[in-house]
Amino acid sequence: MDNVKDRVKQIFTEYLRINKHRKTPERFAILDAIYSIDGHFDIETLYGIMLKKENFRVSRATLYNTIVLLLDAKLLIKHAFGNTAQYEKSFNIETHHHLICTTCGRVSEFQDEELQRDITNVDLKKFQMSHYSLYIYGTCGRCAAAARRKRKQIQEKEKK
Amino acid sequence: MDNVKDRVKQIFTEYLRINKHRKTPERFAILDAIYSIDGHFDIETLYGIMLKKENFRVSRATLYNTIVLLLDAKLLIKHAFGNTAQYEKSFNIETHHHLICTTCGRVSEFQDEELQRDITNVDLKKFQMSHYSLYIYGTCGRCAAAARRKRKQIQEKEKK
DNA sequence: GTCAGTGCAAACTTTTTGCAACTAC
DNA sequence: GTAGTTGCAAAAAGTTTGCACTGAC
Repeated sequence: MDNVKDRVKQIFTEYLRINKHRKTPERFAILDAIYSIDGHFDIETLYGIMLKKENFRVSRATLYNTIVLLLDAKLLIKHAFGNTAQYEKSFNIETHHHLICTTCGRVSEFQDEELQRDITNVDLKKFQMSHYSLYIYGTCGRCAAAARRKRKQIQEKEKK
Repeated sequence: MDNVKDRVKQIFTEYLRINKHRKTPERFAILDAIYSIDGHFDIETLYGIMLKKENFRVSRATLYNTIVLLLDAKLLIKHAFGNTAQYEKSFNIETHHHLICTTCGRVSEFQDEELQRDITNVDLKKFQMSHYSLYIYGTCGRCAAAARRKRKQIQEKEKK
């Protein structure tokens, strides 16, 4: 499925042409790196991946610069859970929703086509939707189980 | 409708009691300030409001500390659009959804009970939802109109 | 009286910016 | 050749932390 990488490269090239930006090797290396990552990543992670996997050294400043372009080109989505901005490739990716555990902080994803349809079909009057993010906060199964165990322990202690 | 402020004060008092935290004047002043703000705010704005409106001087550190408690007590919701964390009172507030214009950055809100029902009824297996945030990105009516005007101008220039 | 909580300043983290060097065009 | 880009380092912005002092209990 590497034609995804080819497709996004095409789209980005076109975007750069139209907006009169230069086609620098840094930009394409960053795009390529991003499209080899599954799921979310922050700048620091991307920086590390570029170094290791792509064997391409770019400065953080260039990462930030390029990310602005990719966001604008709709090839990247920016999330904002936690303190650091999280990014995620967006081309050819199924829209998914996020579950964020407020206890352990873990973020997982789920898909629900019906929900997706409900959201994209909402009447927003003059507002033109380009994309959306749904974050559901709560307690994940693991943390709920841990909390139950803890409660049980306390109860048993009180019995003694 | 100032019984909202009284109610949240009660809830917070109870929360502090159960969790063995002290009932300091700072904490209640912050709670009061937050519940006089409509819509979103960040720490800096809250800091300013405390100074002016409530005439109560607290350090930023205390704001951050107290906000953790209020989040835990479910009296406050944390949002994350833009760079800075945004907060919003949550008690007795209708769940609403957010429209974020990617051109001008303005954030507006809308309600849709059916959509709200659709989201809260999704089957999340073992995950227990406490609340959710829906952010819809796109172009607001104003910016779309501005873009149309601009496009028209360019076209007319090309005719000459 | 004790210790949680506060204010302050320093530290830390993430992101932005200014500037000299570089290179795509 | 030149203007857009890059890398670096410094600065800015937002948040956290350490510590001495204060005040809720």
